[in-house]
Amino acid sequence: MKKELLVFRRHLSSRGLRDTAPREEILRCLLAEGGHRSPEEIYAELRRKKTAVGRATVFRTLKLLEECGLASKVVFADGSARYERAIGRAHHDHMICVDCGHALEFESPSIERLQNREATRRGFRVLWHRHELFGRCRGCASKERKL
Amino acid sequence: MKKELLVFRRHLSSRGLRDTAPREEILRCLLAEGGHRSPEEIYAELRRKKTAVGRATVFRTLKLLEECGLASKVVFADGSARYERAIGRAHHDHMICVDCGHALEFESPSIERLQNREATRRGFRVLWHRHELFGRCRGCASKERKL
DNA sequence: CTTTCTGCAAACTGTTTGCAGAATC
DNA sequence: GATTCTGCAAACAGTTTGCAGAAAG
Repeated sequence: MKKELLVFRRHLSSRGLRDTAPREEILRCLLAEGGHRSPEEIYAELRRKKTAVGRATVFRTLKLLEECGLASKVVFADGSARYERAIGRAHHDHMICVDCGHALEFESPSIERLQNREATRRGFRVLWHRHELFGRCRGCASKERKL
Repeated sequence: MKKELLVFRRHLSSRGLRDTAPREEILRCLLAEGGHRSPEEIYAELRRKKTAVGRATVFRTLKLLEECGLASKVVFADGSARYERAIGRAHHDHMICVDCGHALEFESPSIERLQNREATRRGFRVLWHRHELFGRCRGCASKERKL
């Protein structure tokens, strides 16, 4: 939290951008609970508190945070965008529950090795990737079974 | 092509839906060249020909085709939706070129095995998945190198 | 002839942009 | 004080919906 704030401030001042309250609020909101939240959720959450910011500022700030590597954007299968904190974290992919919407994270070096082999075979140079499993998490699967 | 038309007609009549010229045009357009096209591209393509259809009809028909398993929707990382023909094809994933936008297909049983193992370990039941690599295809990568 | 379909335009959602006033440096 | 930022509202792209007239069965 402290570290992220410093990174953010450094990024801003190094480009002649300004360190403002709305920007820091949005960063704080993204870091809290570490979930995957949509711009609209962040907007609503800040609106509920006294810290009301505009929707546009949320979008503009998320873009900024993405640029300096503090946040990363994840587009789910339905096309909805989510952001998650990104600093100091290894690359990971997601298992998304179609019932509760929760996203589990997973990471597999062997899968990445295989995927890169497939790419090389086709002369394709991978810049980044996304691997998402859709289904039911443990909790929702057992609820389902009881119906 | 013949086969798909029959599947489509059977699907329509079995549900009391009607077999119409716009619907068949859209199916024909999707099957041609087998690419990954957006609703807007299909709309524009049919509009250029004498077979002008409305945008809404394109969306409605693509949904129909998805329901009967003739088409499948692929949402790319930028959130744009594409449709591809789906009948008689094994599951596959995509490598998407960030320069030319072309999507190569790949398929890897070993990756799927590993991914299912990761899911099982977490009590997650996979319904479907999406695995996309973003980067440069052979052609665009070599152009890049010359700059 | 009844029911479903079509095309249009209007509505809607998520995101971006233009601008006058507010805040930072 | 000059420049950047904010919030709002308007603009925008992609998609959905309501409706009167057209077409299918």
